[in-house]
Amino acid sequence: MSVAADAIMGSMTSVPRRTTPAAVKVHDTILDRLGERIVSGQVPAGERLVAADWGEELGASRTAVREAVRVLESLGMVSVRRKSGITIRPSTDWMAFAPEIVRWRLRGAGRLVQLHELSELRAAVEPAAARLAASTADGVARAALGAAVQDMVTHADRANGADYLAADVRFHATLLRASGNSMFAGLTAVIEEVLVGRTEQELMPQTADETALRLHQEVAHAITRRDGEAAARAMTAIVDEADRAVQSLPL
Amino acid sequence: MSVAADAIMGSMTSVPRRTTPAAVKVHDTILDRLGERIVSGQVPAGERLVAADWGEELGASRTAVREAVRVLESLGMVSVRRKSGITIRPSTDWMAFAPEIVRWRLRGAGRLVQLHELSELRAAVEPAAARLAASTADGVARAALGAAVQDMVTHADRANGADYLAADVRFHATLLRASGNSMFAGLTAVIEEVLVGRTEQELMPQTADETALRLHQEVAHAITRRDGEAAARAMTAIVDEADRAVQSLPL
DNA sequence: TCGAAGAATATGTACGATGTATTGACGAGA
DNA sequence: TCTCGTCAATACATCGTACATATTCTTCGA
Repeated sequence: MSVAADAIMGSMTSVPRRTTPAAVKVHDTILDRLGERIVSGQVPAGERLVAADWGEELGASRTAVREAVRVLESLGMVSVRRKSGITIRPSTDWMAFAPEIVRWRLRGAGRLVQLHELSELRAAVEPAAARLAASTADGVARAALGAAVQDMVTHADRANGADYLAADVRFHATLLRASGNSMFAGLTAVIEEVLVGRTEQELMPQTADETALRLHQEVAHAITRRDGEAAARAMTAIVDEADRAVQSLPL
Repeated sequence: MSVAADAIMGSMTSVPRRTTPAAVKVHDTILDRLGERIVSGQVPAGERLVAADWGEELGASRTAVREAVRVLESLGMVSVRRKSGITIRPSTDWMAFAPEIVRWRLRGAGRLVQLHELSELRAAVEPAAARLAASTADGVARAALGAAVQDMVTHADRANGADYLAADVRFHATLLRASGNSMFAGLTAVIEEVLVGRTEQELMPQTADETALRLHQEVAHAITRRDGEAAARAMTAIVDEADRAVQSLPL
């Protein structure tokens, strides 16, 4: 790989060091490459590897590789032991709700399975969060919810665009936080991944679905009038509809 | 293996006491100290710190601090910018599901709040997992569920003991995995925390509640006969009862 | 007063050196 | 032949140093 070779050359010669891409940090790049590789199954569970190999292959220093491996370890994807090296752990041990892992799974062959599983998770969590939000949301949160819905309506003619997506993400993120439960709020990043992934998979129509918009408004209104059951019902309908879109995909 | 499960294995006679994993590695020690400090609020959100200070204070090199900070960053607890240093992010951005964060919260003053939030999460997730398991669980999983219930019955006279707790944990863990959804399965460790924590808080009676045992059996039976709705109903009753116990605690 | 150039600073990255736990080979003894 | 202890090799663990780079702060000039 020429990039790696270039990086190695650059580090050997003192003056012309390779200029790294501005916004991207090396350890983030390493982490991303390694994570994607493990999730995709290119490195099977139980495989034992040596950190130095990764560093050499990717043209990065031990420092960068170590930092990436440390994160992979905290994600439960690898275990590190002296002398033995780095062992890939079975996928059942992974922190499946970590945004990074979700993103990697959405990027690979298992993306439809991941989307479906995320839908099932949403179906369980989001109605419950809506029910809680109806009793705990303060004025600021209610206003934010309404504003997010309004933005969705505004950009309804480009439902597959970035503005609509941003409003949709803001709606669900606001609601999860408004539930007052930090566990639910912690799912924000994961929910965001599925919404972004859905748009990237081109599952969104050009024009927003009337029913979907109405349901979002219904959730916001129900929370405003503190009707938890109605909020949960409408949210259930939202995630059910989203799951149907995923289900319609060809496996 | 999770901390909770390990503790269960280690002690059969008394309530397992979760100890701080003897972090033999410096960066694990740093991570643990920093994480606990942030979660406890000793370093408030928005605070800007310098990595070198932490290193000097804890007597560790910059390398070790960097690795710990990298993990904290992946947990959403801090953001790192050049020159600006390390900024503590608001708790709403944290990955509340990370075992580390749950452990830190259970260790500090927010222990009871954390337990209550875990109950709310269970109420949302476990009935859904039971419904899924009814249609996807294979023979092995069904047998494991039945065996776990049987163990609970066997140790019903010591419902506040380690054996009953272990069977209870095994029941819920098996069910979550049997759902066939890796996101639900990934919540196993977190669910374990609340079960162990409930016993530690001495919320369990000496003799197991008749109703609770019957409900667990009902879940297992419903899953065996593929009755998803009945399984979800019974599981809802289980978590509702568990939540009442937590609610009774003084905040 | 304002803006641009430069200094200061904290993180980003690389690498060498040394410590150390773990492994696996090897050989002695039963 | 088998078992067990010893020892060398290995790969991570940690520290320290050096330099790059981005961001902020300061200073100075128009």
